[in-house]
Amino acid sequence: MSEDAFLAAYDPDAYGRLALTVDVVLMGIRDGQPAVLLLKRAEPPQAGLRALPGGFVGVEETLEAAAERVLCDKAGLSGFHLEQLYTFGAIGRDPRMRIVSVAYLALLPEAAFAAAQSNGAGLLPAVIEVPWAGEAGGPVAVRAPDESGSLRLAFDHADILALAILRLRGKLAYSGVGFALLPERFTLRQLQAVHEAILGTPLNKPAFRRRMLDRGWLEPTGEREAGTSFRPPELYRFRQP
Amino acid sequence: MSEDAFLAAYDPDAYGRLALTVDVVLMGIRDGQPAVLLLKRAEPPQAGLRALPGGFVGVEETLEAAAERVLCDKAGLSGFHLEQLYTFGAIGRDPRMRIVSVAYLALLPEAAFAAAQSNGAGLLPAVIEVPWAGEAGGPVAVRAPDESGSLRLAFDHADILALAILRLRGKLAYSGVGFALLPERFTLRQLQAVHEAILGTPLNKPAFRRRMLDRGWLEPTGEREAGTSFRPPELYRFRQP
DNA sequence: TTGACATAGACGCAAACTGCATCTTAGTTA
DNA sequence: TAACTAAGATGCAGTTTGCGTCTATGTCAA
Repeated sequence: MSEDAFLAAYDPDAYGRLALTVDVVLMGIRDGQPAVLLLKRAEPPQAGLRALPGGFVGVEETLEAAAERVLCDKAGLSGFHLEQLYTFGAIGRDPRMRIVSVAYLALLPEAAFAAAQSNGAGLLPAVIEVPWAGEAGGPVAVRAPDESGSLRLAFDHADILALAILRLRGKLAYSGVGFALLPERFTLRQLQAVHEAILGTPLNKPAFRRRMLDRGWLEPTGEREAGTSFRPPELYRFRQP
Repeated sequence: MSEDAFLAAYDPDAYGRLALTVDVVLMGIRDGQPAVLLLKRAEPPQAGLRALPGGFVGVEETLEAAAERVLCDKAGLSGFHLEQLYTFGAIGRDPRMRIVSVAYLALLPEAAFAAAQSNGAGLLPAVIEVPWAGEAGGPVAVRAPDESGSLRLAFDHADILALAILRLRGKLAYSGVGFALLPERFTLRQLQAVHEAILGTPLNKPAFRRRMLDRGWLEPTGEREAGTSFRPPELYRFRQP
């Protein structure tokens, strides 16, 4: 049957139902490591496990709008970097019903990441530990700050997190995505710390400075960071190229 | 309302309905340019316009399986490179109803690209003309081979095509994706032609040879291409690293 | 049989990029 | 005012890349 013939005769009730949701990875940097905000599941299935905040996609709502709504409802935030990651549609990924989920990645500067924890929706920070180098890929571990054991994630949310790291690492070199994790004005050292956290590897300072300054994305503000007990670093601004 | 409470009380009939489809970009190289296989829409809406082949996602079917099904039903092919591109969910993208579509990219070697045209499902080849350099992005034009005017694409399928080109260009340098457009055994010149077609720019021959050979992906077969009227080039095989 | 021809494939060099050790600068603090 | 600390600059060597050119190896026609 052609797609058109199918659609003309489309009777939703004649078919099993399929639900569409968005899951949002709320990512930030904490203690020099990538971190994510998770909810502790209160009810079965997978009660007690950590899960990404998510929500159903409304019939009159775009995917992006649904992700923004989750960001707003669960974290009390809006206006931050939000990009689509991937769509997960394995059959048994949610035991309750067939749920296809579009994963989004939100990038939060440190202040927003901290603010989201106190906005009352119960978001808890967890550090992402990436056991592989470069863009090799594979499972990632998640643990609560100041605890040793790793947390278990509900459903296929560990896969979503791994993909978020993979995507970030890949885009870091050629896109301005790293700036989304920094406040409006920042020092080169802060920028380097963000890159090191995402890549999971230390970087060479002079080479990093040179690369960033040569790229033309950085606009010196003329101001310097206050409150240091040493030579105060220049503050830069991200200038969309 | 929490996600769980929502789900517990979930009554599909109480909400408007939302359909999930896959659309597949069947891409190949034709005359040194990226090309795609399209269907000519027979019925309204957008009758006469070209559209990507697609289909509804079954309730007991993964997204990947749905894309493979489309590849098989519409092109009579299977076993080729297939990757998820992006999920399109704008409100008015299909005038009939709310349809969210997961776009997939299939890469076909020249022989498979040609075979798909004669498999009876009415797929017509069209050349993709990319008016922007690098990964700038923007709309792309599509025209039938040996015709001058450009074809109009149905729905948001032009956006999907543009994204396919963008994704391919981005992945070409660091992944083995280019080999999916070549037969099992190929010459370095053929490989270079594929890269040039995707990138839309000529490449330097010695530099390209060096890069490819140094990467360790190429295994010499010891055989040489027959039927040339000049020095026969060595045939290589792609060796997954 | 042999020389023209066309493309494969190798070589050499210069420019650009990257990593790295080290040096200088500009603040605070004792 | 001298010690201290991190910012920021400099110089150099190893690597990668672009590119012109040279050699190799097949076919084909005289």
